[in-house]
Amino acid sequence: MTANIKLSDQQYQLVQALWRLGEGSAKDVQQNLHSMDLAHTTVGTILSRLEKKGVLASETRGRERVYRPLISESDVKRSMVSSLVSTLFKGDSKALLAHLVHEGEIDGDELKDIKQLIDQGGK
Amino acid sequence: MTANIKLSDQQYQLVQALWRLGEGSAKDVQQNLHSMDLAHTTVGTILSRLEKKGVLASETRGRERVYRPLISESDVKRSMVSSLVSTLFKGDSKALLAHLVHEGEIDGDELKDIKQLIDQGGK
DNA sequence: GACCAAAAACTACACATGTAGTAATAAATC
DNA sequence: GATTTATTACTACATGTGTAGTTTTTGGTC
Repeated sequence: MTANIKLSDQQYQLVQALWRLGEGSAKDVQQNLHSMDLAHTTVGTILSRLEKKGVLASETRGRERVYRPLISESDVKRSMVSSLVSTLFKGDSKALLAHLVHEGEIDGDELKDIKQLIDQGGK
Repeated sequence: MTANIKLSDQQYQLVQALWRLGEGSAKDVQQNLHSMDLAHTTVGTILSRLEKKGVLASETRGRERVYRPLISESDVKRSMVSSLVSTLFKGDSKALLAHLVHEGEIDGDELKDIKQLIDQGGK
């Protein structure tokens, strides 16, 4: 199974840009950040740290270094959600679901929709 | 609304002990930690940092300092879940639910159970 | 009141992260 | 080939966290 990856908010944004792009240089990533304004050097720093952590790989191409994610977005999501569930809900996903419902984040109709999707074997 | 609280795993464990206890000294907290083995001085350090952060309050009683949580467990859960949802799912809770379903964490029957609870207006 | 033991306060240090400036490098252009 | 410029690599510094030792305080005991 995939190791337990945990990314900070910022880190996630950057890697997400790479998921969108497939691959890209620091410049590419920086320009692909919607609501975040970081110096390009900052982006470079974060990228190289993520590489050291094994989240990204890179390759020098011309005068730029092109980064590419080594893990998929769904792996990271799975890993981060599961880690939260384990901390907050003793590992019980249903408890998280119940929480969403109690907090009014999800209502009955929405649940029905989702349930329908499952029943239909819909992906 | 409650500020955006985010606790690390360890921090959460310690505060959780205080939620269980209502209030308690570093010693109490340390003894109330199930699967964690920290020096009592470490527990003290974390507790006093959490106080500085506004998560706990304390009061000197006799020769000990008694801590008490300033925020409720459900506030922290709400805040941390919502922050994860916002990072991973663009703020869309249903997307988290869908994720749980896709990952096989939740199956149709469980969804039905939950839905029933809602329909019954059950809390 | 002197001494002992328990607890907290203070200090310490390593590592991760947020953030970015400065130095080095290498490609493009004249 | 010298100069400009884009891009990265290196360095830096503040803050948060994990972790705990050392020092100080203070309540209990003889």
